[in-house]
Amino acid sequence: MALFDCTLDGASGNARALTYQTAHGSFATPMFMPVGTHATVKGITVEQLYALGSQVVLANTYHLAMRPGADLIAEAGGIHRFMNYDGPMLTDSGGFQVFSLADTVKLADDGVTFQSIYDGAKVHWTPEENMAIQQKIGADIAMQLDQCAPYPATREFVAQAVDYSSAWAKRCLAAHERPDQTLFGIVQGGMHLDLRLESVRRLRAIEEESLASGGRRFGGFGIGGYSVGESHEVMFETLGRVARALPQDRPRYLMGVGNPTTLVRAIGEGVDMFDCVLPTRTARMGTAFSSAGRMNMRNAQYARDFGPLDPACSCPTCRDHSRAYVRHLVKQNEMLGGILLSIHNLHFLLDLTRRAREAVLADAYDEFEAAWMSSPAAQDY
RNA sequence: GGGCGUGUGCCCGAGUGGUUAAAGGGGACGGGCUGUAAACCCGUUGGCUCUGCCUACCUAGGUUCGAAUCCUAGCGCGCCCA
Repeated sequence: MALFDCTLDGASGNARALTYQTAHGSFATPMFMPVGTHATVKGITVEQLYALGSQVVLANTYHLAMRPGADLIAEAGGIHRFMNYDGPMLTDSGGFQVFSLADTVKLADDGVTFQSIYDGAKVHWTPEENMAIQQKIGADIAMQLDQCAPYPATREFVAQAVDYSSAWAKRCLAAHERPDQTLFGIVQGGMHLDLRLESVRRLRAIEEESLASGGRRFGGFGIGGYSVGESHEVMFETLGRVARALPQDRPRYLMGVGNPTTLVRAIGEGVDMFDCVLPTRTARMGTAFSSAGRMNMRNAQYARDFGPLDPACSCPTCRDHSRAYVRHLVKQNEMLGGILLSIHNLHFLLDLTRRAREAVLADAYDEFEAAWMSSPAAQDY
């Protein structure tokens, strides 16, 4: 396979199974990507990531650009060498952080100006500068700079976010040159189907124009601006139409979703990739995912429960440790509690998407989704 | 034996006449977490027949309209003297 080739291994209804080639190996979808904002999946070593079958790790441009700085990472030999991780990586552009962290964001056609949360310094990013930073960091997949509209937001605000995101998509694509890295465009448009479809149309037009002038194409497409506070039902009113409006021959990445039920349903709508802090963050805060639903391991009911977190789970935590022990660690604020739960929760989502892929390859995704939806866990997420 | 100090809710600890069922921690119990400023944040934590009442700041008694707060005695603890 050539670099960034994407093959369709199977389909079942709208659900797909892809294989995608990067400079650090291929990955197979549907797939969940653990989030490693600061060049680390909190509490998890790279050896553990390999053992879990994690395929792509996410890092964050905003945070890494502030600390330790893109130049330092480039000096270290790139993000992979820096963190001694050999698999595919993706950097989010930091667009989400710019709009969620700063209270003084100034938007202009040439980019965004915001205050760094690290030292209060005023930072100005043009799309080109953002691309330069991501190319220095050197993940296998870069994301375009975009504007993620909050929810609820006025239609005018969302429409403007589409305008900026589209304009920046064009400039990011033109500025992106690194041959061993690909760039994903990002769809915005909030909960408005027409704005969403317009956003998709513009991305495709930008790509056509780029190709016509000898430029590059997008390696895949992010679907941003969902799971920002809307109900699941509101999200699914438009998600499927949006996903299927995107090119069939490349990955569709629903950004920020890691809720098991949402993930299962989104795969059924044609989404291929996901990332979310939910499994690792909730793990550090004491929550375990399980086939029976969420478990708050702080709860007294687990104090003398010497069985595994999830009897149906094959992860190292469930193999070696009891609910009572994990609860003890969590209650004592021992760091191992968050680590063991992170391993378990990551395994839960990685395993869920692996089984989803098997179901797609067997052309039995409907059955898989129906089975999940009727399971005791489904309503709990 | 004497002197000085001290005794607060599960624990530590603030409060030295009224706005105190009693600050603040901790613990316990529960909830939240969705492109990670998060090993974090938010509740509850005397009882009841619950828009009010009862019980409560070592014990007993007293002063006062009113006491966790002042007085007396006792008990416990700490330090010092003999």
